[in-house]
Amino acid sequence: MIDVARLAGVSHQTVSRVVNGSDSVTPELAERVEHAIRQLRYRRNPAARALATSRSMSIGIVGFGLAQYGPSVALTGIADESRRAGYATNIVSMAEADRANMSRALDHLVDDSVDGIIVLAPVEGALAALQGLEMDAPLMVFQPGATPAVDRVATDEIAGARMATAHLVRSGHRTVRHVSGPSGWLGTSARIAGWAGELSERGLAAPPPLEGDWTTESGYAAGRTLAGDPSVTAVFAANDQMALGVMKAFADEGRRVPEDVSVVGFDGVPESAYYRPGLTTIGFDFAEVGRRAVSQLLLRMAGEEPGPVARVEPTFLLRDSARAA
Amino acid sequence: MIDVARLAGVSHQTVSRVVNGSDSVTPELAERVEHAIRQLRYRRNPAARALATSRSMSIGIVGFGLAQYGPSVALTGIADESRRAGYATNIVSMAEADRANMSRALDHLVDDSVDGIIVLAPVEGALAALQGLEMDAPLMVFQPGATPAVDRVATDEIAGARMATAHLVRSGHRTVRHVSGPSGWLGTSARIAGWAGELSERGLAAPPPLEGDWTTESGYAAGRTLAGDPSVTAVFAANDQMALGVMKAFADEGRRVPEDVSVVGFDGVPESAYYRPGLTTIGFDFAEVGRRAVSQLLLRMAGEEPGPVARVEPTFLLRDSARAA
DNA sequence: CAGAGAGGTACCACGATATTG
DNA sequence: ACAATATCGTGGTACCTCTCT
Repeated sequence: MIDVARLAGVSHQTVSRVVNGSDSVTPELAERVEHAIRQLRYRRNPAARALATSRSMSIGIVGFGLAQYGPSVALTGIADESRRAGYATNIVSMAEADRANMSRALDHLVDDSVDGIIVLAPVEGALAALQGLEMDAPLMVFQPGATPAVDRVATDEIAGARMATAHLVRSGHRTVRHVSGPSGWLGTSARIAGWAGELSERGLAAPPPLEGDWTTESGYAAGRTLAGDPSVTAVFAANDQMALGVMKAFADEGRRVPEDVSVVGFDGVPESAYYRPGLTTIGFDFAEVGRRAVSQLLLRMAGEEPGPVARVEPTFLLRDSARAA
Repeated sequence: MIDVARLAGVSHQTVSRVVNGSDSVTPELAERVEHAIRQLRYRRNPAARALATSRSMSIGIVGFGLAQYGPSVALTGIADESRRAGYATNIVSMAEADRANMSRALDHLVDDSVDGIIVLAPVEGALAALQGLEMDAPLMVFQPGATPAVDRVATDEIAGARMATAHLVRSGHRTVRHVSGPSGWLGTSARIAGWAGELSERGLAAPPPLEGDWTTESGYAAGRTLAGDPSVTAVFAANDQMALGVMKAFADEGRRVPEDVSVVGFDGVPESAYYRPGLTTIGFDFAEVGRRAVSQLLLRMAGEEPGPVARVEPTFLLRDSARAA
């Protein structure tokens, strides 16, 4: 910067003003400075800037299960929106979302003095780990199924699970079995709540859910169990992969989907339209989740006090895997 | 740091030595300093450190299509390995992998003065964009199908495509049709090369491939076309999603997989085992790709001159979607 | 004298280097 | 020879001052 100042024949302070777009610089001078900048291929040093302003211009992300559909798509939303605002994104991904890992991950980010943090780890353990900690940087938490709040962004998964269940019940099924996600995940309880809530509102009993672990494999296992019960005619799986496994299991047991059994999934992964049969499911715009998290975080980092973040709402995706009882 | 020094009754320089693990400090003094650090909850300021050392301790990642299976898994490998080495990861994801976006992305990372860059954008445009640019920071490029080199990490996709093709030919199929990825992608040409190479080596002609765009939808479209040709008995799709679409199309046209037509996919996504039928495919350890990229990058950043990076080799995953002609 | 445009100086929190005990 | 200190440089921004309409 000092070289630029010398070349342009001004003080380094004026260069700083030009770089930061201050308006109190003569257009003529500014042009001279900019020319010098181009000539010297000058780039300002973010470390020095961070040191002087005590803001690193970076956002930290604590991730868990980033190879999964929802989180990975949300991540691109975060990266895009951050960059638009001139912020770098600093990712830490945890192998397990327990308290120890969470606090180590946050520590790492605080060590890197990020200006704000987004937690993309929708499990109860992560939430619990956050409870104790005092953070100086503002935090946004992705919390599926939660009620809107200033410091979290939520998908309305209860509404989504209700949609799925209602669709099946309205088609004449006496009840709906549920293949849930693993306990400890926020999405798991939200989807169970929506499913059970919808059933009870319609005066139907909710049979015990079968617990899976999000993998197609676990869906398959649950499907085998369900296929052994001839009274089962409708299944709501907590994600599309498990729904795929369920359908596979029914097929292997000789029960046709959707003729004998209806299946509805959750998430709306792009492939789901091409499963056999095409999977009726509940879609969410996860990239929007990421974008909202960032914009809210930026507002809070700026010291403003924005209202709660609107929930990202589900979309009903009608395909062929469910029909009338 | 100066407060710590005061509390411990030493100079800030001694504190710096303790923090950086220098050996020339009396254990007794070091203990006193560490106690002061704990007491004041001191954390060193990375910006100041970066300014003084002129190293930011961060690795930049230029990504494209990060929501896809391969890249998203590779990303977690990168994040893990970077953190183990104490480096932060700074992600920029491009919406399009053309020259303009690539150079803007790299610019952004250089602006952030990352110490090294990993390009996770396996398209020709990205490679071309890199050609011109002079980078001061070392660069690692993920380049599917490439021969080993110091500055790139490759999956041996030619070998993978050969495996797939050979399996089908050995099962008695007279030829193998290929549903390729979109042109411009490195994986596309590598897979075409492996497929065509294997066919020609066995004295078989390679019929023109059908071009898809990685989506299940495009696989479905290609599948409809292939299903209209009764001579088609074996299809090798360039990824699992398209293979899923192909199988769906055949089913819709009343041609059974694997009885009438054999299908082999590529990538080995976890769900593929649960497609109907289970998809025979070629698996790669993409997390390992990410880890190797980081370790090689670190070596080069340290000024060493390591040898070329070994290719990540494919695994044959035998399932039910292919059988004898 | 007010206000805009420009310059001067201190400071941010470290590590490198030379120097002292 | 070795441990510890003092000083300086890193590249910016904040704040105050100065000059000139």
